[in-house]
Amino acid sequence: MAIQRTAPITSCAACPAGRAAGVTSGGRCPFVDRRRRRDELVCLQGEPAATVWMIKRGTVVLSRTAADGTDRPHQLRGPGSFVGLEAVVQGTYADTARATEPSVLCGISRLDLDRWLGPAGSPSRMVLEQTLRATVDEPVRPAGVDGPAVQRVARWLLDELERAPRVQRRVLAALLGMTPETLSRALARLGETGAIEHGRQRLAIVDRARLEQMVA
Amino acid sequence: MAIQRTAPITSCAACPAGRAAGVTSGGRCPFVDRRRRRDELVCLQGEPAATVWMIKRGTVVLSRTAADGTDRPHQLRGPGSFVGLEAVVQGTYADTARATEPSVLCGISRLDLDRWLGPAGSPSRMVLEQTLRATVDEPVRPAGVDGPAVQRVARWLLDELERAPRVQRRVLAALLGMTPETLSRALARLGETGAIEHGRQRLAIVDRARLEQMVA
DNA sequence: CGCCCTGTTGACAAAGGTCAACTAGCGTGG
DNA sequence: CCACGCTAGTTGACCTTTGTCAACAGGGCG
Repeated sequence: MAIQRTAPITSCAACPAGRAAGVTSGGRCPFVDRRRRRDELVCLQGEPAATVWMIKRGTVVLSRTAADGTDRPHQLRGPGSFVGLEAVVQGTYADTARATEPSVLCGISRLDLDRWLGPAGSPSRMVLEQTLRATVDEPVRPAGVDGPAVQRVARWLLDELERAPRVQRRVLAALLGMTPETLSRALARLGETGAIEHGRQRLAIVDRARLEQMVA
Repeated sequence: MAIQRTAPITSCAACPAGRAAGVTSGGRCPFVDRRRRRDELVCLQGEPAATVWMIKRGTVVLSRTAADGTDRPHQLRGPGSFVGLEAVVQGTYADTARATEPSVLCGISRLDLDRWLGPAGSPSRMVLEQTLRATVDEPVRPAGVDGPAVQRVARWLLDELERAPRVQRRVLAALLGMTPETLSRALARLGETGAIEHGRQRLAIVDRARLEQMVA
């Protein structure tokens, strides 16, 4: 499952969008490739939602500005996920999205997507729209707050590190719903046990079994 | 927006599902009404996902069993939302769902839904399925942990109380990502300021303006 | 070479979790 | 109909965890 989520989509024939567009039987996919460098912007919260993307390769971090004006990362998206899909039900982007590593996204204009999705009142579109509406209305849920910081960090490392091996500490801390200081301390403890290696730049699992003990 | 979410769906002509099924032009909706009493089960995590529901009236609380075996409520769903939609992409229910008040749900069997949604490879279905897959994979995010307990409670009361006026304290506490004790203390403080009235049974906003001050 | 940014470490304070005792409300059974 | 006992909720005392503030350090870049 975790592997599935990480696996890049390398061809249109292997891409859900490509297949739905019928590229395997001579169709043409309405999505076009766009590349993003590390930390490059994909879309900006509040801007008119002109384009919707599907991630083919890489990872994108979604963030939303909180009440105090700060921008809080709250979710990571990988290959197969859409970015900006809320365009189907509302006019502006709900989140700011940024690539965490060199990424390939397939973009489609809102209007083209609208056309491509088929008639507005169809059952599958209705279900999609209701689902999107529900998630857009739902307040942002910062992070999985469950158990002490060390465990949360360990779990994230096990589940998600390969998706985003080079996230900034401040971003990771926000994703985990803690401060950079607390994250730093948690990493230090995990390092002491020999489960991971971490320099300022590096962050790697060296003893997966030991790390798994920490989450139990 | 908050009002929208609370408004019950009183007729098939006003129901997204009914409209998609074309009841306004003589069509027949494949969903059928089912009632649930307060606290009655809708579906059980891990069971084969035989039926999918759309909420027409009332509120449903979703919960998932945590690593330690306890069952943790994590989300509230209201009219227009689906329950058990993960059936489209996986065989078992991801969450346990329970009505928090007398509710009306429209149910459809998984197979009928599959048929009703139209051809499996269509664009809108693909987008729906990818969206569902992403949310199913995503770990549960307990609650909006943002600011001190009193503020979180105040915000919830303002935004959601009308959706679920009679939730149990333990459930509400879990939704807010805190213990029942902390919730109780927060309610006590809000009561002292005169913003709300709360007995063991009752929970009501008496001074909305004052409550809004508390979240700022 | 030095500056700047990001991350790390330390000391302290405060919020919230935990454990325990207590109470209100409700259903049950005599 | 009343007493009893159960469960959910409340309140208090204490303690752990995490956030906050501040000082410091490594690495990259001008």
